Amino acid sequence: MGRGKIEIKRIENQTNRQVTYSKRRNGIFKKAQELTVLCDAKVSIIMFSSTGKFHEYTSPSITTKKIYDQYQKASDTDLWSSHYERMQENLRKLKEINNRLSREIRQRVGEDLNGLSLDDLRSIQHKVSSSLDIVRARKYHIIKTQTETYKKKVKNLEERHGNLLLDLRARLEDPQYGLVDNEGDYESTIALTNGASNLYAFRLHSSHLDLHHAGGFATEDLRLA
Amino acid sequence: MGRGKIEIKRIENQTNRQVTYSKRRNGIFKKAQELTVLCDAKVSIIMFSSTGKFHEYTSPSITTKKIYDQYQKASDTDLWSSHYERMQENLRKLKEINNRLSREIRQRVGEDLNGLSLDDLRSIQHKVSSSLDIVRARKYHIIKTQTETYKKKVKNLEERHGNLLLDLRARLEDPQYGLVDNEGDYESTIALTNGASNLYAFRLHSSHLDLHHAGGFATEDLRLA
DNA sequence: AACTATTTATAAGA
DNA sequence: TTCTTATAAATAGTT
Repeated sequence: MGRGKIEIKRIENQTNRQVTYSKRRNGIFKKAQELTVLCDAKVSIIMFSSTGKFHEYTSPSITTKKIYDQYQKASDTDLWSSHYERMQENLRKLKEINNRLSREIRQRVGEDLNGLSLDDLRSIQHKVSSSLDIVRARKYHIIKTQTETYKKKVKNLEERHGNLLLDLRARLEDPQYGLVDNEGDYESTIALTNGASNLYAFRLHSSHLDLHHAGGFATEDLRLA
Repeated sequence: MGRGKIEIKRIENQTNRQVTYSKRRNGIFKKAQELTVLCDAKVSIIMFSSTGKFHEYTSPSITTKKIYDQYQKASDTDLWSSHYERMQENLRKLKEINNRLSREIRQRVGEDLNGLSLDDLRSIQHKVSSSLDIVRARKYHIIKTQTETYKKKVKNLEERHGNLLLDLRARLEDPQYGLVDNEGDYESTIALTNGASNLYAFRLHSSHLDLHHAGGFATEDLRLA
């Protein structure tokens, strides 16, 4: 259909080929659209030109995806099987690993020991026992570190409060501050001495806390031995 | 193109529609084939008639799957996502379970304890410790069962051999068997007494084995305590 | 992208 | 479905 008949073979002239592709592509898409309307059909056309350009037609009543789902059912082929394969392999491996891990845990927890021989049990006991040692050691380490940290903190506080107390006494006794001379300031002086007492009390309290903590952790330590 | 012009709208007559579908489908497929050859293009056409019948054309240079792989790249859509979804969900879940199991194992084994608090460590120690108790108990059970079985077996053997020995002595002393009278049978009589000694020796040996086993397991029992 | 001579597709009928 | 054929539609070559 044209000024002359043409042989159906590859058009070597690149430009002509491209033009013909464009014209005929539109022709096909138009016919696909007509078919869709006239015959109530569902059509999906996907094409790539020799230069790789992509064009598609899909009946308005459907999507490319739906067409493809239907295609798979109709042609009984699984287009994504190769895509599935890797996933399925992954899935299989994960399941296997899961099973292995589950079994190990169950044995370590102490479930599912019924089928095991004496040697198996010895091996498991040994493993669990070493794990217990490691966990104990780690706990001990943490406790020791924490105890030392607390001790240092308390010691530091004691020092600071001791210094404050000394400083306060020095101020109370030193006439330079005029505290003893000033009767009107008596109450505040009392307040200050009370404050010092409070601080000292706090120091004692901290000390007590310290003992309490140290005692608590010492008990832990004993339990760890 | 035909005897008369037709309007592009659904053909209501079911037969006509089917006929037109068939004719035009062939027309489109032919044009697709021509386009493929003339323009060196890759074409995939999938269509379903209003009655659900499926037909396709695919350029010989390609497969439907490849077309759709290219299609996905070109149109940036994921046609199989819905197919993957369940699998991916599965995969995700399995991975999560795996991670959880791995973490539990690592903690139970004693690896990966660094980030854990004292309470966490106590909890783990407690768990591992109970597991150890269970494994020990199970081992003890097995050992006890096995020891008792061995004891019974040995006791049974002792009885049987004791009876044999008694039986043999009775035969040697009882003239009913005429063994003492028959000088020609002297050698065989010696052989029999030797046999009895051997049996007795075996009994002793079994007894020794018994002690050996019992001792061995007793050691185990002590270790279990 | 438009034109148009000609080929091709196809509607209607058998 | 397939064949026929008059006619509509598509398009090759040209502008």
